[in-house]
Amino acid sequence: MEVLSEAIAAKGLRRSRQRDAIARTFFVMGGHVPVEALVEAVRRQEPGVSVATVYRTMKLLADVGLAVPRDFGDGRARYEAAHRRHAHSHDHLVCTGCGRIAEFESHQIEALQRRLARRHGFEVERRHVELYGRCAGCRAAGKGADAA
Amino acid sequence: MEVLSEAIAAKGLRRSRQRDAIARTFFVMGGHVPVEALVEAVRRQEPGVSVATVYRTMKLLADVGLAVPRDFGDGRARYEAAHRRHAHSHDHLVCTGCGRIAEFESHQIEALQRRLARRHGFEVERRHVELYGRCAGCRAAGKGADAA
DNA sequence: TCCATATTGATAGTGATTCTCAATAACCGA
DNA sequence: TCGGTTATTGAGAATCACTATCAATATGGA
Repeated sequence: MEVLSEAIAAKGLRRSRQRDAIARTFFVMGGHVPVEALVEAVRRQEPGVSVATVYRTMKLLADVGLAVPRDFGDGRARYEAAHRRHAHSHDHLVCTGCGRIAEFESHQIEALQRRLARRHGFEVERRHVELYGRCAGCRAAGKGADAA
Repeated sequence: MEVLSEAIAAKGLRRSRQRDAIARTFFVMGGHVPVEALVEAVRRQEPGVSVATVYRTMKLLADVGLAVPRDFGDGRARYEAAHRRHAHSHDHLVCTGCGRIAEFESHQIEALQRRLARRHGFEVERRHVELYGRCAGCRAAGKGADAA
């Protein structure tokens, strides 16, 4: 939150009740927050907040580096707090049954990818890695390969 | 194209001038074709084809396994012919400067991912891997990290 | 050729996100 | 503390890509 104030000040922007509420709620929620869910949560604190403001604020947090946009292919934007756990990027496992998300990190994979990219002349700036599959629970529940 | 006829027949579906034109055009175009571009190209052959039909046909090709949907995060769907090059999945390098796309494949990376997924109880069904960065050309052109 | 029905095209509808713009509220200085 | 400049907000319209609807049409087998 302090980083946010500083970033806002540094850009000649202003704080606001809404902005604070959105950021605070977002960081408290944790995980991979769909904007829609964030709107709902924020409104429990600040009833009038509009979706536009939430979208705007999350984009701001992303610009400042405090949030990372995630896209799990279901058509709605999610954000994840940037400080969580590792300094480096981590990849995601998305359960196609229950939607549960697990994270993992592998310097080895990253190194391999970087190397292969270089071989094609590319310098990697951003990675987008998700593996979709069934978590243990859903497999145990006997849900077929396509949801029951 | 033969595979397509068979698949269509096997499903009790019918061929049509539009379907043929769309499939043929798609395979001729090659690469990672945005639906929008495909519509344009097809209409040079069959002027009246509607976007709905193109979307429907591409979904059909995907169902049948002849096309693979790709999502490069720019909000429009692309399809890639499934037969191209490798039998297995390949990953993509997307240049943030010129949009050029390179492909690479690494059994080692796939194996590592599968192993890490298992460690979290996941069984991988589908992978979604793109690396965004600058290709050699764009870096040489001195375009800064954010397009000039 | 005829018919049952798969397919199509035009368009309305969706769902998520962004834009517009007048009203409001933050910050800064006096 | 008060004011003024101007960033921010909220409501709803607008976009954008894609899907559903449905009457008209075309396909493939009998």
